[in-house]
Amino acid sequence: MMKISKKTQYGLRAMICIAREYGAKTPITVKSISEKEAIPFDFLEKIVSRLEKASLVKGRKGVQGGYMLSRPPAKISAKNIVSALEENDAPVNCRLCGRKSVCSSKNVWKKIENSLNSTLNSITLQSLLK
Amino acid sequence: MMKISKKTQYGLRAMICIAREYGAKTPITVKSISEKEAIPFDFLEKIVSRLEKASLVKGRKGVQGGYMLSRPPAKISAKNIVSALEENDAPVNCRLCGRKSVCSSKNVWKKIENSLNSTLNSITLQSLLK
DNA sequence: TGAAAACCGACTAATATAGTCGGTTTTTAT
DNA sequence: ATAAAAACCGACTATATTAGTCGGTTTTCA
Ligand code: FES
Ligand code: FES
Repeated sequence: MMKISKKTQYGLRAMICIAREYGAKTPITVKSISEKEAIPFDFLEKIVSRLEKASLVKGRKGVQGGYMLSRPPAKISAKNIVSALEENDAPVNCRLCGRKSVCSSKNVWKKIENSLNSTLNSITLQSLLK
Repeated sequence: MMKISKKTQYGLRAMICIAREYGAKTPITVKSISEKEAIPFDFLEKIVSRLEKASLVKGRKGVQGGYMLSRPPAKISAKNIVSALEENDAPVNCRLCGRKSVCSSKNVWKKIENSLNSTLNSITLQSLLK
Protein backbone atom coordinates (compact mmCIF):
# COMPACT_ATOMS: atom_id res chain seq x y z
CA MET A 1 0.00 0.00 0.00
CA MET A 2 1.40 3.34 -1.06
CA LYS A 3 4.90 2.13 -1.59
CA ILE A 4 7.84 4.42 -1.03
CA SER A 5 10.09 4.11 -4.09
CA LYS A 6 13.64 2.86 -3.93
CA LYS A 7 14.70 6.23 -5.23
CA THR A 8 13.33 7.89 -2.13
CA GLN A 9 14.60 5.21 0.21
CA TYR A 10 18.07 5.51 -1.25
CA GLY A 11 17.82 9.27 -1.16
CA LEU A 12 17.04 9.39 2.53
CA ARG A 13 19.85 7.01 3.35
CA ALA A 14 22.26 9.07 1.29
CA MET A 15 21.21 12.25 3.04
CA ILE A 16 21.80 10.69 6.43
CA CYS A 17 25.21 9.63 5.21
CA ILE A 18 26.05 13.13 4.05
CA ALA A 19 24.66 14.60 7.24
CA ARG A 20 27.07 12.53 9.32
CA GLU A 21 29.92 14.44 7.68
CA TYR A 22 28.43 17.82 8.41
CA GLY A 23 31.19 20.13 9.60
CA ALA A 24 34.02 18.17 7.98
CA LYS A 25 36.41 20.00 5.66
CA THR A 26 36.17 17.63 2.70
CA PRO A 27 32.90 16.60 1.09
CA ILE A 28 31.81 12.97 0.74
CA THR A 29 31.81 11.31 -2.67
CA VAL A 30 28.96 9.48 -4.31
CA LYS A 31 31.24 6.50 -4.72
CA SER A 32 31.82 6.30 -1.02
CA ILE A 33 28.12 6.59 -0.20
CA SER A 34 27.27 3.95 -2.76
CA GLU A 35 29.74 1.56 -1.18
CA LYS A 36 28.71 2.21 2.40
CA GLU A 37 25.04 1.89 1.63
CA ALA A 38 25.19 -0.73 -1.11
CA ILE A 39 23.34 1.45 -3.60
CA PRO A 40 24.06 1.24 -7.37
CA PHE A 41 26.48 4.05 -8.17
CA ASP A 42 24.93 5.36 -11.39
CA PHE A 43 21.48 5.40 -9.91
CA LEU A 44 22.66 7.16 -6.78
CA GLU A 45 24.40 9.82 -8.80
CA LYS A 46 21.10 10.73 -10.39
CA ILE A 47 19.38 10.82 -7.03
CA VAL A 48 21.96 13.05 -5.39
CA SER A 49 21.85 15.36 -8.37
CA ARG A 50 18.13 15.89 -7.75
CA LEU A 51 18.83 16.58 -4.12
CA GLU A 52 21.26 19.21 -5.26
CA LYS A 53 18.70 20.79 -7.60
CA ALA A 54 16.44 21.05 -4.56
CA SER A 55 19.26 22.86 -2.73
CA LEU A 56 19.50 20.30 0.02
CA VAL A 57 23.07 19.49 -0.87
CA LYS A 58 25.96 21.23 -2.60
CA GLY A 59 28.40 19.56 -4.97
CA ARG A 60 32.04 20.30 -5.62
CA LYS A 61 33.68 18.94 -8.74
CA GLY A 62 37.11 17.52 -9.29
CA VAL A 63 39.62 15.66 -7.18
CA GLN A 64 38.71 15.93 -3.50
CA GLY A 65 35.24 16.85 -4.62
CA GLY A 66 31.95 15.44 -3.46
CA TYR A 67 28.79 16.56 -1.75
CA MET A 68 28.00 18.31 1.49
CA LEU A 69 24.86 19.51 3.21
CA SER A 70 23.84 22.97 2.12
CA ARG A 71 22.48 23.82 5.56
CA PRO A 72 22.53 22.37 9.08
CA PRO A 73 20.87 18.97 9.61
CA ALA A 74 18.31 20.54 11.93
CA LYS A 75 17.06 22.63 9.01
CA ILE A 76 16.39 19.71 6.67
CA SER A 77 13.24 17.67 7.11
CA ALA A 78 12.23 14.27 5.77
CA LYS A 79 9.53 16.12 3.88
CA ASN A 80 12.18 18.23 2.10
CA ILE A 81 13.91 15.06 0.96
CA VAL A 82 10.81 13.20 -0.15
CA SER A 83 9.47 16.22 -2.03
CA ALA A 84 12.76 16.63 -3.84
CA LEU A 85 12.59 13.09 -5.16
CA GLU A 86 8.94 12.42 -5.92
CA GLU A 87 7.12 14.28 -8.66
CA ASN A 88 3.49 13.86 -7.68
CA ASP A 89 3.35 15.13 -4.20
CA ALA A 90 -0.13 13.94 -3.22
CA PRO A 91 -1.32 10.33 -2.78
CA VAL A 92 -4.24 11.09 -5.07
CA ASN A 93 -4.18 13.69 -7.78
CA CYS A 94 -7.64 15.23 -7.55
CA ARG A 95 -7.12 17.18 -10.74
CA LEU A 96 -7.53 13.91 -12.62
CA CYS A 97 -10.59 12.78 -10.70
CA GLY A 98 -13.17 14.09 -13.13
CA ARG A 99 -15.91 13.65 -10.55
CA LYS A 100 -14.56 16.20 -8.16
CA SER A 101 -17.90 17.91 -7.57
CA VAL A 102 -19.55 14.69 -6.40
CA CYS A 103 -16.44 12.87 -5.24
CA SER A 104 -17.31 11.14 -2.03
CA SER A 105 -13.84 10.05 -1.15
CA LYS A 106 -11.68 13.09 -1.46
CA ASN A 107 -11.78 13.82 2.25
CA VAL A 108 -10.16 10.50 2.96
CA TRP A 109 -7.24 11.19 0.67
CA LYS A 110 -6.90 14.72 1.98
CA LYS A 111 -6.66 13.46 5.55
CA ILE A 112 -4.01 10.98 4.55
CA GLU A 113 -2.03 13.61 2.76
CA ASN A 114 -2.19 15.91 5.77
CA SER A 115 -1.15 13.32 8.28
CA LEU A 116 1.64 12.19 6.01
CA ASN A 117 2.95 15.69 5.59
CA SER A 118 2.83 16.51 9.23
CA THR A 119 4.70 13.33 10.08
CA LEU A 120 7.37 14.01 7.48
CA ASN A 121 7.69 17.64 8.50
CA SER A 122 8.24 16.66 12.10
CA ILE A 123 11.33 14.59 11.30
CA THR A 124 14.65 16.38 10.81
CA LEU A 125 17.94 14.96 9.62
CA GLN A 126 19.31 16.07 12.96
CA SER A 127 16.90 13.80 14.80
CA LEU A 128 17.95 10.86 12.62
CA LEU A 129 21.64 11.12 13.45
CA LYS A 130 21.28 9.71 16.94
CA MET B 1 4.54 10.55 -3.66
CA MET B 2 3.12 7.28 -2.44
CA LYS B 3 0.31 7.14 -4.90
CA ILE B 4 -2.97 5.48 -4.02
CA SER B 5 -3.84 3.13 -6.89
CA LYS B 6 -6.94 3.52 -9.00
CA LYS B 7 -8.01 0.12 -7.76
CA THR B 8 -8.17 1.44 -4.23
CA GLN B 9 -9.74 4.74 -5.24
CA TYR B 10 -12.43 2.92 -7.19
CA GLY B 11 -12.87 0.48 -4.34
CA LEU B 12 -13.54 3.16 -1.79
CA ARG B 13 -16.02 4.92 -4.05
CA ALA B 14 -17.79 1.65 -4.70
CA MET B 15 -18.01 0.92 -0.99
CA ILE B 16 -19.55 4.30 -0.33
CA CYS B 17 -22.04 3.60 -3.08
CA ILE B 18 -22.97 0.26 -1.58
CA ALA B 19 -23.13 1.77 1.89
CA ARG B 20 -25.73 4.27 0.73
CA GLU B 21 -28.05 1.35 0.08
CA TYR B 22 -27.54 -0.19 3.47
CA GLY B 23 -30.89 -1.34 4.79
CA ALA B 24 -32.55 -1.63 1.37
CA LYS B 25 -34.19 -4.93 0.42
CA THR B 26 -32.48 -5.39 -2.93
CA PRO B 27 -28.72 -5.31 -3.40
CA ILE B 28 -27.00 -2.93 -5.79
CA THR B 29 -25.46 -4.25 -9.01
CA VAL B 30 -21.91 -3.73 -10.20
CA LYS B 31 -23.35 -2.38 -13.43
CA SER B 32 -25.20 0.33 -11.60
CA ILE B 33 -22.17 1.31 -9.53
CA SER B 34 -20.00 1.40 -12.61
CA GLU B 35 -22.45 3.76 -14.32
CA LYS B 36 -22.94 6.05 -11.35
CA GLU B 37 -19.24 6.31 -10.66
CA ALA B 38 -17.91 6.10 -14.20
CA ILE B 39 -15.68 3.13 -13.43
CA PRO B 40 -14.92 0.46 -16.09
CA PHE B 41 -17.31 -2.42 -15.46
CA ASP B 42 -14.93 -5.35 -15.85
CA PHE B 43 -12.33 -3.76 -13.66
CA LEU B 44 -14.86 -2.90 -10.99
CA GLU B 45 -16.16 -6.45 -10.93
CA LYS B 46 -12.71 -7.66 -9.98
CA ILE B 47 -12.39 -5.03 -7.29
CA VAL B 48 -15.73 -5.80 -5.69
CA SER B 49 -14.93 -9.46 -5.77
CA ARG B 50 -11.86 -8.77 -3.63
CA LEU B 51 -13.94 -6.76 -1.25
CA GLU B 52 -16.20 -9.76 -0.96
CA LYS B 53 -13.26 -12.08 -0.25
CA ALA B 54 -12.35 -9.73 2.57
CA SER B 55 -15.91 -10.11 3.89
CA LEU B 56 -16.70 -6.44 3.61
CA VAL B 57 -19.51 -7.08 1.17
CA LYS B 58 -21.81 -9.95 0.32
CA GLY B 59 -22.89 -10.91 -3.18
CA ARG B 60 -26.12 -12.47 -4.38
CA LYS B 61 -26.21 -14.07 -7.80
CA GLY B 62 -28.91 -14.07 -10.43
CA VAL B 63 -31.70 -11.73 -11.41
CA GLN B 64 -32.24 -9.11 -8.73
CA GLY B 65 -28.80 -9.97 -7.47
CA GLY B 66 -25.98 -7.62 -6.57
CA TYR B 67 -23.92 -6.66 -3.58
CA MET B 68 -24.68 -5.39 -0.10
CA LEU B 69 -22.66 -4.47 2.92
CA SER B 70 -21.92 -7.44 5.14
CA ARG B 71 -22.09 -5.32 8.29
CA PRO B 72 -23.18 -1.83 9.33
CA PRO B 73 -21.26 1.14 7.83
CA ALA B 74 -20.06 2.15 11.26
CA LYS B 75 -18.19 -1.16 11.50
CA ILE B 76 -16.22 -0.75 8.28
CA SER B 77 -13.15 1.45 8.25
CA ALA B 78 -11.17 2.96 5.40
CA LYS B 79 -8.32 0.79 6.61
CA ASN B 80 -10.42 -2.34 6.08
CA ILE B 81 -11.06 -1.30 2.50
CA VAL B 82 -7.51 -0.33 1.67
CA SER B 83 -6.10 -3.50 3.21
CA ALA B 84 -8.50 -5.63 1.20
CA LEU B 85 -7.25 -4.15 -2.04
CA GLU B 86 -3.53 -3.64 -1.61
CA GLU B 87 -1.16 -6.53 -1.22
CA ASN B 88 1.87 -4.97 0.41
CA ASP B 89 0.50 -3.30 3.46
CA ALA B 90 3.52 -1.22 4.45
CA PRO B 91 5.05 1.76 2.57
CA VAL B 92 8.44 0.09 2.83
CA ASN B 93 8.98 -3.62 3.06
CA CYS B 94 11.80 -3.93 5.56
CA ARG B 95 12.20 -7.62 4.88
CA LEU B 96 13.80 -6.65 1.57
CA CYS B 97 16.07 -4.01 3.06
CA GLY B 98 19.14 -6.17 3.47
CA ARG B 99 20.73 -3.58 5.71
CA LYS B 100 18.20 -3.88 8.46
CA SER B 101 20.74 -4.04 11.24
CA VAL B 102 22.33 -0.73 10.28
CA CYS B 103 19.36 0.82 8.52
CA SER B 104 19.25 4.44 9.50
CA SER B 105 15.93 5.22 7.96
CA LYS B 106 13.57 2.57 9.14
CA ASN B 107 12.18 4.75 11.89
CA VAL B 108 10.98 7.23 9.33
CA TRP B 109 9.03 4.64 7.41
CA LYS B 110 7.66 3.13 10.58
CA LYS B 111 6.32 6.49 11.70
CA ILE B 112 4.68 7.02 8.35
CA GLU B 113 3.10 3.61 8.45
CA ASN B 114 1.74 4.24 11.92
CA SER B 115 0.30 7.62 11.15
CA LEU B 116 -1.23 6.29 7.98
CA ASN B 117 -2.85 3.40 9.76
CA SER B 118 -4.22 5.47 12.54
CA THR B 119 -5.72 7.92 10.08
CA LEU B 120 -7.31 5.16 8.03
CA ASN B 121 -8.59 3.38 11.12
CA SER B 122 -10.26 6.53 12.35
CA ILE B 123 -12.43 6.85 9.24
CA THR B 124 -15.59 4.75 9.00
CA LEU B 125 -17.91 4.34 6.06
CA GLN B 126 -20.59 5.75 8.31
CA SER B 127 -18.69 8.99 8.66
CA LEU B 128 -18.33 9.25 4.89
CA LEU B 129 -22.06 9.08 4.19
CA LYS B 130 -22.81 12.59 5.39
C1' DT C 1 -36.43 -21.69 -19.59
C1' DG C 2 -34.05 -17.62 -20.51
C1' DA C 3 -32.26 -13.43 -18.94
C1' DA C 4 -29.55 -11.09 -15.48
C1' DA C 5 -26.55 -11.11 -12.46
C1' DA C 6 -22.24 -12.76 -9.77
C1' DC C 7 -18.09 -15.27 -10.18
C1' DC C 8 -13.50 -16.71 -12.20
C1' DG C 9 -8.87 -16.94 -14.40
C1' DA C 10 -6.02 -15.82 -18.07
C1' DC C 11 -4.64 -12.36 -20.99
C1' DT C 12 -2.93 -7.60 -22.87
C1' DA C 13 -1.77 -2.73 -22.76
C1' DA C 14 0.01 1.14 -20.65
C1' DT C 15 2.78 3.31 -17.35
C1' DA C 16 6.16 3.86 -13.75
C1' DT C 17 10.26 2.39 -11.54
C1' DA C 18 14.89 0.96 -11.42
C1' DG C 19 18.99 0.86 -13.34
C1' DT C 20 22.67 1.57 -17.19
C1' DC C 21 25.71 3.89 -20.34
C1' DG C 22 28.63 7.04 -22.71
C1' DG C 23 29.90 10.87 -22.50
C1' DT C 24 31.45 16.35 -20.85
C1' DT C 25 33.21 19.57 -17.48
C1' DT C 26 35.65 21.11 -13.49
C1' DT C 27 39.08 20.82 -9.98
C1' DT C 28 43.28 19.67 -7.77
C1' DA C 29 47.59 17.10 -6.72
C1' DT C 30 51.69 16.06 -8.88
C1' DA D 1 51.00 21.18 -18.02
C1' DT D 2 48.73 17.18 -17.27
C1' DA D 3 46.35 13.29 -15.61
C1' DA D 4 43.22 11.57 -12.48
C1' DA D 5 39.06 12.03 -9.89
C1' DA D 6 35.18 13.69 -9.19
C1' DA D 7 30.55 15.97 -10.40
C1' DC D 8 27.32 16.63 -14.00
C1' DC D 9 24.13 15.40 -17.92
C1' DG D 10 20.80 13.17 -21.10
C1' DA D 11 19.41 9.29 -23.50
C1' DC D 12 18.68 4.67 -23.21
C1' DT D 13 16.96 -0.23 -21.55
C1' DA D 14 14.95 -3.58 -18.56
C1' DT D 15 11.74 -4.85 -15.23
C1' DA D 16 7.69 -4.54 -12.45
C1' DT D 17 3.33 -2.79 -11.44
C1' DT D 18 -1.02 -1.09 -12.58
C1' DA D 19 -4.99 -0.81 -15.26
C1' DG D 20 -8.01 -2.79 -17.97
C1' DT D 21 -10.03 -6.62 -21.12
C1' DC D 22 -12.03 -10.93 -22.47
C1' DG D 23 -14.37 -15.23 -22.67
C1' DG D 24 -16.30 -17.90 -20.29
C1' DT D 25 -19.24 -20.64 -16.00
C1' DT D 26 -22.62 -20.67 -12.36
C1' DT D 27 -26.59 -19.26 -9.84
C1' DT D 28 -31.02 -17.22 -9.20
C1' DC D 29 -35.43 -15.69 -10.21
C1' DA D 30 -39.52 -14.19 -12.82
S1 FES E 1 -11.76 14.75 -6.04
FE1 FES E 1 -9.98 13.84 -5.18
S2 FES E 1 -10.35 11.74 -5.52
FE2 FES E 1 -12.11 12.67 -6.39
S1 FES F 1 15.05 -1.83 7.66
FE1 FES F 1 13.25 -0.90 6.84
S2 FES F 1 14.08 0.35 5.28
FE2 FES F 1 15.87 -0.61 6.09
